[in-house]
Amino acid sequence: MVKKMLPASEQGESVRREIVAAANRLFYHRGYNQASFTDIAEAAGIPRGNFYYYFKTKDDILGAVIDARIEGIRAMLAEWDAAEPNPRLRLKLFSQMILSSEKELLRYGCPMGSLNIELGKAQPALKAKAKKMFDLFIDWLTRQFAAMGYPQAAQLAMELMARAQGVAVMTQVYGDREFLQAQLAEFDNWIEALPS
Amino acid sequence: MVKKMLPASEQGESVRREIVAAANRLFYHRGYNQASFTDIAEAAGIPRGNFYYYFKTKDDILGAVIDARIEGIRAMLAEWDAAEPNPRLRLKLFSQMILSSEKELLRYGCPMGSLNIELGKAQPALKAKAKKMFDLFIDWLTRQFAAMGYPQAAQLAMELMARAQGVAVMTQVYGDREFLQAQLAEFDNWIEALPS
DNA sequence: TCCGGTGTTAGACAATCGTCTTACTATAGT
DNA sequence: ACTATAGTAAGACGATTGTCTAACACCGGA
Repeated sequence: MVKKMLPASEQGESVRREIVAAANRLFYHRGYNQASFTDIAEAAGIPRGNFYYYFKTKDDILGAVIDARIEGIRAMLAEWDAAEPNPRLRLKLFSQMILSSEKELLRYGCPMGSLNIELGKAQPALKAKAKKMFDLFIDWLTRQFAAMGYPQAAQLAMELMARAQGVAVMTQVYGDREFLQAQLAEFDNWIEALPS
Repeated sequence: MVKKMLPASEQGESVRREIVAAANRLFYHRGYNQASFTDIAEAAGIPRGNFYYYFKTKDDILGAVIDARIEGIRAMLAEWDAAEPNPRLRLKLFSQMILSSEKELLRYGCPMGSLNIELGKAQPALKAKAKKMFDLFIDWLTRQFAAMGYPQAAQLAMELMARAQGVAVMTQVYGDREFLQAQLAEFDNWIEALPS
């Protein structure tokens, strides 16, 4: 038997993170309601019975997954802010991010959009949490447009996100990577042509 | 006891139509996988056991639902074609249709888009059927743009549908009817400003 | 009037769902 | 070495899932 190296609390945290990571993948790939406790346990490599120690309900797991996603988005946006001071070029980082997740986008759609649509149908409490992922992007985009001097920055942000979501939907529906690439290229052109 | 007025075959067809109608509503409002046989039976007002006589599996019901939706779309597009010869004004009928379903759009998103996203995640066979709803619109939009003399009509149709889907997603995510109305107004302006 | 097919109905069926209890092991602090 | 605690593991629980069977009612045609 190999001794466990971590202190008890850290060990528990690492298992917890594995559960969240596995659930995150499965909620994205199958949808929240179609990913079962058993699926997550198998993917995380822990027995089903061990779940209840970390999460009381499936909703709690989703809460933790959304928190993790929010933290990831926050970190990514902060990284963009740190790496690029020019708001116009920051918007290009946004479109590059979409392109870099092309493969998963084709199969599973946008992880934020698809989750919100699913939860919005009949689970309003959970959807309210999921919406916060969008808020982060909308706020960030608004800040970039505001920095470029646009008075209607918030509206522009909504329009841009709508465009991205629409491209994501059509990309998944038609499994068309060329459409995705063409739309993102056009999007980059639009950014460069933005006045001011 | 009141005698049944319909010949046997017609009576069966009417029950079948009720099942499909109830399933159609529920698949839209709750999602395909979250709408159970029991739910549909209750909504249709028939006992659960009666299902098997009309449909062998749940997938069969979805197939019938999609067929019904396709038929509805086909009829609507034919109606538009008959009512309005000008392709530019036909596109306005498209945007009016979206606006007229505002209330359901806010709660449940686009019935085509949300279904395709759900099925695309892990039910490829069913998604292939659901995609055909999109094909109808894409083909129709392509014909309108072609009639207006655009050489890239198919590409324009995809872009327009992407825009509509994006607006639908953001409208549901933020429950924002004003955003929907503003986007559709802007869309109408865009149609009028289209060259040629 | 009986018959055969069309349609109805209740409920059984195994499988799976999310939840929860219980007993167990390992470890850290004293 | 003993104990409290953190974490592991197996499996029971009732509810619900989609599927299916078998007995039933009805009705038009012979």
